Amino acid sequence: MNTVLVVDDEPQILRALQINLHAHGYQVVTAPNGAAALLAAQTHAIDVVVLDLGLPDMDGLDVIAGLRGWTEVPIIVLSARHGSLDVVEALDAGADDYVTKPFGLDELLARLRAASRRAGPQTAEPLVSTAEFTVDLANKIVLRKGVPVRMTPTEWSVLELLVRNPGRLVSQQQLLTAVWGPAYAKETHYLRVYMAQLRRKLERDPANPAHLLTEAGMGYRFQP
Amino acid sequence: MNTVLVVDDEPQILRALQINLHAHGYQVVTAPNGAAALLAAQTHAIDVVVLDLGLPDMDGLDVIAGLRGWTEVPIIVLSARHGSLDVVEALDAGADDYVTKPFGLDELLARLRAASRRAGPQTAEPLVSTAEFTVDLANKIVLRKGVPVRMTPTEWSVLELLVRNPGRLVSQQQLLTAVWGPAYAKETHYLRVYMAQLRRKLERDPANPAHLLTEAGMGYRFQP
DNA sequence: GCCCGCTTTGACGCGTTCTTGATGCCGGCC
DNA sequence: GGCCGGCATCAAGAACGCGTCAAAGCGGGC
Repeated sequence: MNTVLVVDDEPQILRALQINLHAHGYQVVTAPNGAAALLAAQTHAIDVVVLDLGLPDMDGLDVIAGLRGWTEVPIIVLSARHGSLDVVEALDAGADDYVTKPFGLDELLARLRAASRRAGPQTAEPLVSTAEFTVDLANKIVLRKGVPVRMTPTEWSVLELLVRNPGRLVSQQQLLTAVWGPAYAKETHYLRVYMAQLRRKLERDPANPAHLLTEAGMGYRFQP
Repeated sequence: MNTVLVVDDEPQILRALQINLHAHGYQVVTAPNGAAALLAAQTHAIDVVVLDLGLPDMDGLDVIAGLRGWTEVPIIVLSARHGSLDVVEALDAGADDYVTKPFGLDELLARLRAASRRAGPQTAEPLVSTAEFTVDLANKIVLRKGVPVRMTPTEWSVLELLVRNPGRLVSQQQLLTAVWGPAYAKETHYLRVYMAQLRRKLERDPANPAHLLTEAGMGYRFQP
């Protein structure tokens, strides 16, 4: 139920943590370097990351940044360095906690519990449904009446942003900057084309949308 | 903007933290013991708690429990005790982080940032109501007796500015410059047209407005 | 090198929204 | 009482935003 990604370059520590964490009820995924960590985070459903900063292939801060680019999974940093600067840098890069070696296993377990307790309740339902279609945010799948609907990358980006803000008005600028970048903030025409596309694929009556609504002059709204 | 409750029984530390945190942009509320801390947490809008475990009147763990009974505000524990057991107990009692003395101010600030970053996105959404209608500022929705009312962009801009200043007089210039731009600061006619429009949409008796009031020669006022 | 799917761009019709002018009302002031 | 400034209301043309269709770039896979 609770999956931990452990990133450390020393095989013994990796093994020790794997055994101990598993003994305490965690599923453990391991990675010996930064690249493997970033890959593992995308291919597994990770609940919390334990990250050693001293990796051979890349700076630990870059690993944090790489994760924070797309996920808010809790990150607990392990480090042999006690300096205040190291702590500050790691936390500001997006880490949630910083533990200096040597540390007691009890303490790490407690910090793991604290981290997953915070993240636990937020378990945002990665599945949004309407009477007509269902969007699986985690797996990037859209079903219409149970039938999968293919989405192009751009279509998906637009749809995702709308669906992640159910009932809320999403301004045109928000959509354009999020999907195409700040330079396209005024290319509202793009939105019309893609909203039409999404409606054709998802709405029962594309000309009279029930869920992908236009707020003239303001933006668009997803109505669950 | 960000209010910190600092709990410590040593006046010097309290003072030092107050000064330093305030210098870094935090509002600081202090409490010298556990009872005062629990009281302060209820009477102030606290965003994060910094709690020394060594209090004269009650066990720090009980303070944590007392807070966790009704709030999920982040708690950062300060302690002179390095023992693993202390860390485990505090975290399992509901603390979010555990820092051992002596600690660098930089580190505390970084942990404060990390804590409020996690809690930050929960932005309570503002919702303004009158007997006649309700304005949902976050979602840009206006309800009149539960029925959504469509607003044009300009109508919404005017309404938003008024509603964000409930009971306060908003001058014509303020409205004009905010909605149409500084060049239109004297086009008071625009205001009359749009106030009439808003009243027609929102007031029970548009000719005798109860909430969107005119202050002749000065501006307009939203009365909740 | 070619094909195919995706993205970008253009053109058009339509409905809505903004702007502007005209008119009448009210209260204060001379 | 008459004048005047500020306000409310109504109406109409202009400007804008939206949806739609279609065709032209663009890039990756084969």
